[in-house]
Amino acid sequence: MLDRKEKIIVAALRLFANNGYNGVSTNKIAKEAGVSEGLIFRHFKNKQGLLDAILQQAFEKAAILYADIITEQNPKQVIWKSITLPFHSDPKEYDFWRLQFKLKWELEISGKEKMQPMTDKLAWALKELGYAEPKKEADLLQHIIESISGGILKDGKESQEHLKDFLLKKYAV
Amino acid sequence: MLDRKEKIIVAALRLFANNGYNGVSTNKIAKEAGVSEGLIFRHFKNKQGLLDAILQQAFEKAAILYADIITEQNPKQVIWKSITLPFHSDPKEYDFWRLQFKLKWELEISGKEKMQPMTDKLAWALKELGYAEPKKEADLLQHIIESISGGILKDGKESQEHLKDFLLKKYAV
DNA sequence: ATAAAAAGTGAGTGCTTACTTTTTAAATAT
DNA sequence: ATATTTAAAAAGTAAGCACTCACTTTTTAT
Repeated sequence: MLDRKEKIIVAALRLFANNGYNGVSTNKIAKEAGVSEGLIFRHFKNKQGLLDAILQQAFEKAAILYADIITEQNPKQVIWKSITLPFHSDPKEYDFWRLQFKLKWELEISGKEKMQPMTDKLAWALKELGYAEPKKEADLLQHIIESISGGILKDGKESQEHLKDFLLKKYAV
Repeated sequence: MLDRKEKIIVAALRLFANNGYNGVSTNKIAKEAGVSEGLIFRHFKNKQGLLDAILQQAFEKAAILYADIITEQNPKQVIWKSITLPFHSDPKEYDFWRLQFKLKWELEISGKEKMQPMTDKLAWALKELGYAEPKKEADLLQHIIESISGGILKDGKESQEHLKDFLLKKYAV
């Protein structure tokens, strides 16, 4: 059994990911967590503090996934892992991803700087593979991956599967 | 001078586009419009009805832009117009576009079906130009354009300009 | 000029919000 | 065993919410 603080985080994540930050009240979070509302404010400074704690966890999970790509030494593997990443992510962690997209637009939280190492690694890989403008190619590919990730969250993996294969062929990886 | 119904729509558009639907109260909208709060509910069934009216206008504006592409007969021009579209859009209409992105994630309003004619036209153009898998290519390009549009709204046209030129070269248009 | 309709106001409605304070229960220390 | 923290719940608060209502002003039609 989770301790109550963690129960609050899990409940809030689920609700925020599905209804957005402004679409969820602390009352609803408490009910979903099976906990009194006041307890939220004992464990977190305020509603925003609760969100911050969730985002902290999310960034840590993301960092683990990205690390696998950033440490990869084979350039083809870097491309392959980047393209297939959104398709391999565990549905249990969808809430984390969905929350990223939601907040990016609702509260203009981007987390873009956290992506810089990925962009750099992609550019490196594309340069190794002989692309003439690796930085622009990396930028473009990242746009594609981001948009595909959004598509997966909205309409499911299957809706984007054909693009995965298409991309892998296009980049010959 | 705008009539007051239009003033409400303009104010609500600005606020919704910047703070999201749930982030804006009818009280704030009334104040921004310089109008009594009650008037909102005389002209619109409820807050959601006000949003619907705004979205209606947005779809009409979008339809005009798309029509130019859909009626284009030169396949290269179709590609060129599609890629440059987000760069040519009037900053005065940014609120409309920003609102689309915001609502897509906040309220899961997609407007995807409205894009089908564009996708079809793109696929046609790419087929004409000899691409082996025009439908997938069209899908991919649309993903790119959508992601670039988002980038423009978040970080400005300049942040994406290099990708525009890069894409135009890539597709040789 | 007059009646009817439409547009507009602003105070009030009950309900929900984020957050606080008070009370009770459980764990730990002496 | 009992005092003392600590954790949680329960109850409370003031502000904010979407929306209504009784009423006044302006516009339109005759």
